[in-house]
Amino acid sequence: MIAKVIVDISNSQTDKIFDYEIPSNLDVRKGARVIVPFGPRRIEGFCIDITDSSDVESLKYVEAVLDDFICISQEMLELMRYMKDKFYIRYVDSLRLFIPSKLRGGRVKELTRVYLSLNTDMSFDDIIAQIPSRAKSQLALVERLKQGGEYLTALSNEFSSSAINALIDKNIIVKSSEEVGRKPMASVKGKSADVKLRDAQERAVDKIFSTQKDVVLLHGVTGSGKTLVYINAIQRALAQGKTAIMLVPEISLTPQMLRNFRGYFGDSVAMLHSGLSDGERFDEWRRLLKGEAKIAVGARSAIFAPVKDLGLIIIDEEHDASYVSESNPRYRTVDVARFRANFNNAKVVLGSATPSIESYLLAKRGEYDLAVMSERISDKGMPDIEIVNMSHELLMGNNSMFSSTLEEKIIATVKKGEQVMIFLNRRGHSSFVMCRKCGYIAKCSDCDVSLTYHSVDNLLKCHYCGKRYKMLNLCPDCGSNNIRYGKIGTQRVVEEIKRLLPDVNVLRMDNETTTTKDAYLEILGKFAAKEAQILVGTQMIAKGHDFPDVTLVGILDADMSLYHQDYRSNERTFQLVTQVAGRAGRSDKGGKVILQTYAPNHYVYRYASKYDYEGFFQKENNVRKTTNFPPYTTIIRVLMTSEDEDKVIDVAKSIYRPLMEYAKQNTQDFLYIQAMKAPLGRIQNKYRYQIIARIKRENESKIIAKFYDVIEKSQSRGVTVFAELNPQNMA
DNA sequence: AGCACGCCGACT
DNA sequence: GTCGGCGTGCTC
Repeated sequence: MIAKVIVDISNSQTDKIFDYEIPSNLDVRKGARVIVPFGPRRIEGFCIDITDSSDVESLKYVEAVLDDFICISQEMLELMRYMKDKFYIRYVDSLRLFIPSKLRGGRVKELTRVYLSLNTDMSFDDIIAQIPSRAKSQLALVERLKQGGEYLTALSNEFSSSAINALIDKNIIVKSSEEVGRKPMASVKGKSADVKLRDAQERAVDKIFSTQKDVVLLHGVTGSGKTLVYINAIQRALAQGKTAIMLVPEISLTPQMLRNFRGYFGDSVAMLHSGLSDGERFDEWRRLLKGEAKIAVGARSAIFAPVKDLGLIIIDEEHDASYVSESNPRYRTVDVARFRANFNNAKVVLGSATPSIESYLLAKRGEYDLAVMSERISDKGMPDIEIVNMSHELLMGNNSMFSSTLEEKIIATVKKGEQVMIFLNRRGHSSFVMCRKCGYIAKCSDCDVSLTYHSVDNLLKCHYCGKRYKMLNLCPDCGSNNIRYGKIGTQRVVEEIKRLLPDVNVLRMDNETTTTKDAYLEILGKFAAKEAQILVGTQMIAKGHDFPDVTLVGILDADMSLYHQDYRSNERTFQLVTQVAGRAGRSDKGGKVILQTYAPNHYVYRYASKYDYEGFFQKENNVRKTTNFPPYTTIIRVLMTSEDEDKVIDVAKSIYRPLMEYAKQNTQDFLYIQAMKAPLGRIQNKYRYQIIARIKRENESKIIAKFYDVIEKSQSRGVTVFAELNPQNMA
């Protein structure tokens, strides 16, 4: 028999199927990991199929089978092929996503727990007789085990190893080992309240199980009780003998959230989060594979959980950017989820208070089913959002980063003993250029996106088409010379607050203060414990838990994301404002949100301040349609990087030329194609060039295939090339 | 990814 | 004359 093997080397040249003869003494099965001779060395590989013939003449033999279980199921083998076609991912890279890293690079030793019990072949009197009279400790141990066997770990606290070993040597105590899973946070016990659903929640769950579509978009406003819907739906799936996967953005995998799930589902939950050690991750994976755990909870990669009989996949906060993998194997979680759902005849639930434009459009078009929960569980409405026009503040002579309203409110809130969150929007590295008097923002005449100021050459540049403009000295609209292009950091905000309220404790949270996950939790913990009254942070603080004492939220510089050079800026800003606003007034004290902007009339703020998602969607959807941006078109970006600038340019040319030729022959499909230096032209000593195309959707798969084909052919040493669709970040 | 094969500069 | 530089190519 012949084994079809994918070798565990991630390289486009080796990513093909190699044939090996299976020796008669080896039980090689489909989906097993194997050791095969490869050139002059031996390496690990995955047997993805077994056939009885091969086109290759002199075959080598499979040398060994690695594990005593099948680690890649038929479903995952098919998913691997799907991912190759859909995302142009190498076979190995998919397979690596499917298994815990601990498996690779050798056999895994599983954690075993040693169990000690008395030898039942001996009578208790015989045992006593064998114990020397002065061995008090051995006697006590024997008496103890008479009540029943115990784990070595428990006994070793009370008894010395010499006593234990002496009895084992005399064959009085027998040792057995049992394989255990290290259960992360096993000690936490959550509440297991009865799940009582309100009507809207009940309807949502019913829709999930009655829909004919494979995806249900659950649009539930903040506080409408989506979590309870998820839990109830999972319970129903389990009751049908199925399993479930629940995905959350990495940042919301907090201990509280995990505890919550453990409370409802106990040991049938396997947690897959980034805080796990390799060993723990492997154990959780193994529990899912064996069917000991039936629910996988985790961030993006948990979509590959090795569960069988999948009944339900929940993607919470579906609009979150973390569901699109931005590096190495690039894949879209929803696509993988739908593949798995279709394979298992399961359902996908996409939950969000602010769905992405793309998802909501699909729901409107009937591709997804839609479930809506528009009421909050508590009777309190959403906190009031007050928009403050910062241009007015400037006219009034207020030059600080806080409007007078916000300043007053901060002081008053602190006085009342309540808490404040100050949200600072700082995304990306570059800064836009605006007039502080009238709010004018410099935009590209061709692309309708804001321009970025480059101090090196004192120019304004468009990151979509590369067009350059002279730096502005006067505002073209109102003639003011009050042009601003700076950016402020959390540090400066904290200083400003210290000046205002010298005695108040302020916590700060941004990329610099949270280099580790622990630091992130520590800061939130301190704030929850009221060790500080004010928390200043970037988008990190937008998500997360309830702080019941927060009654004021200030949003500084909301515009920074609104005018970021990205077609998704409006959508992101709307999501952000809604999310941040949700931090205020979680208790009956109510809450207030102050949103500072230089563009108070922008539709994003108009709709966001009224919590009008539907209105925002209609407007934004129209904008996308008329300006030909996704989801009405697809943006393809090819990024090429190298330490050698001449080499990148050569590669860029060799890719751009045939694509340009192709675009000329298919002008009806192309809205745009251009090669240019990347916005961040050099990072970590590597030069970056890019090709950007905007194409119509009708023939996109054909065009995308063409792109990948050209890229594949122009592989060159020392230059990395990759393509992205609708990139989240254009830098 | 490795590791071999293969064609040009400074050394026992 | 050769030891070794790493450029290209193959691995069932």
